[in-house]
Amino acid sequence: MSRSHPDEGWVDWPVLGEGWKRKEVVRRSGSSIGQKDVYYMGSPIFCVFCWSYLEEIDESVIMCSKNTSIHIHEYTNLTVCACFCHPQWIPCGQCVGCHNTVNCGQCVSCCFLCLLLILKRRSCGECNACLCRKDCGTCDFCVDKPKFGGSNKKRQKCRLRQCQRQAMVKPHLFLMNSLVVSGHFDIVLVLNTSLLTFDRDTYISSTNIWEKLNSSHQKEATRINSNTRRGIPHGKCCLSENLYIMDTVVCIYFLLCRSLQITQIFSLADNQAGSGTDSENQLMKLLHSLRSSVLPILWYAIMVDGPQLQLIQCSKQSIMTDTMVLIDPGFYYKVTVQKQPLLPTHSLYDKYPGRLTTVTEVVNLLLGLEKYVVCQGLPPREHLFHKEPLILERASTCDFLVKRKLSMCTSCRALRGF
DNA sequence: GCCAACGTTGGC
DNA sequence: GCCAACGTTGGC
Repeated sequence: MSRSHPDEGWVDWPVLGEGWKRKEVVRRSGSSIGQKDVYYMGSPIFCVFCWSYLEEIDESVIMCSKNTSIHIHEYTNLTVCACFCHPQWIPCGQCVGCHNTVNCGQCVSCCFLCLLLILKRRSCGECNACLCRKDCGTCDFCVDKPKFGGSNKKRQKCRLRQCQRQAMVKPHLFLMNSLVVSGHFDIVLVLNTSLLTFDRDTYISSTNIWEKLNSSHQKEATRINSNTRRGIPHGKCCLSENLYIMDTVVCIYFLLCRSLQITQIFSLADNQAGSGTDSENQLMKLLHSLRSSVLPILWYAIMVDGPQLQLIQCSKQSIMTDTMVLIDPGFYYKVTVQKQPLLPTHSLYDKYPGRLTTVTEVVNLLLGLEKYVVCQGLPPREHLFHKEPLILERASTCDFLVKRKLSMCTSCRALRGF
């Protein structure tokens, strides 16, 4: 990760809260050289994902990677950010969504809050115990109650009325540190890098999650629990351990769609079935099919203005993280890398149909994409002691995507003199 | 690690 | 303001 001088270029950014500052930095190294990063600096923020304070991270600078910027927006304002709907997932701090102060109850951030409530709740509201309204008057908790002549020391719910499915399990907080994703599975919980899978009909509770954990999972959950017990921040958890925050948001969508029958999160107001042309409706059908299908891991379909169907790789860990597939209403598609379209002559296009009309065709293309890596381009020139950002140079006919065993396309290679 | 005890808080 | 009971913690 490149850094500029820590004291330079900061501007006040009150949208994140009083005292917050923001600056933009162009990357000067790595394969994504020339890309712009946004950094924020401000007061400690409590992060519900990590159940700890984000502070003193990276020399007091909280990097606005796709991950932490979501933290910032979620838990300083607890409001909806339309940037969640943006294919790049990077809050700009300027758009309508970033300035919104009202929860819509439908977007990803709202649904995440809803999910937290679901995971935290102590009663399912459906079992016999939850439906029972009368205290037994004989259990130890009832006997403790003043109305039964007790001393009110225990202060607990009648044992017969305690939820059978959501009964208290010690490691509550670890749920906050677990992240819900969906990929090849119906429902997946991620505890750090370990996956726990559930059928879509499984009632998710702290009990059955706990039962699925192996001993090391349980140990880790207990450790997190222990660290958070008195609100002690556990260091750089956000950046070093929970690498799946970004993925979480996507997965919550799946989980909520399946459990709460929320069918749309992204704003599709201008593209509702019936309001557009037939071709737009067909594209919408493909979108719905893709969303109800199993896509290669953490590829996700969204609809944006145009109308245009976009497939994005949501995992920052993926080498395809800057790659998008764009499908127009005629089902013709193009692939872009770091917003640059592949040349129409790219060999990738020879291997797949010119139009992507079915889920199978889309999935095949995505699987095919994962066999490529991004061309490294030309090596940066020496810019030591030079303040201007380095811009990655490529051949004008750069392939952008090359086979994994190559690091550079033939055009860039030729330009380099190999 | 378990649990009695109790401070706290949301709902009425 | 009252009450039910949640969530935390100190003691064992």
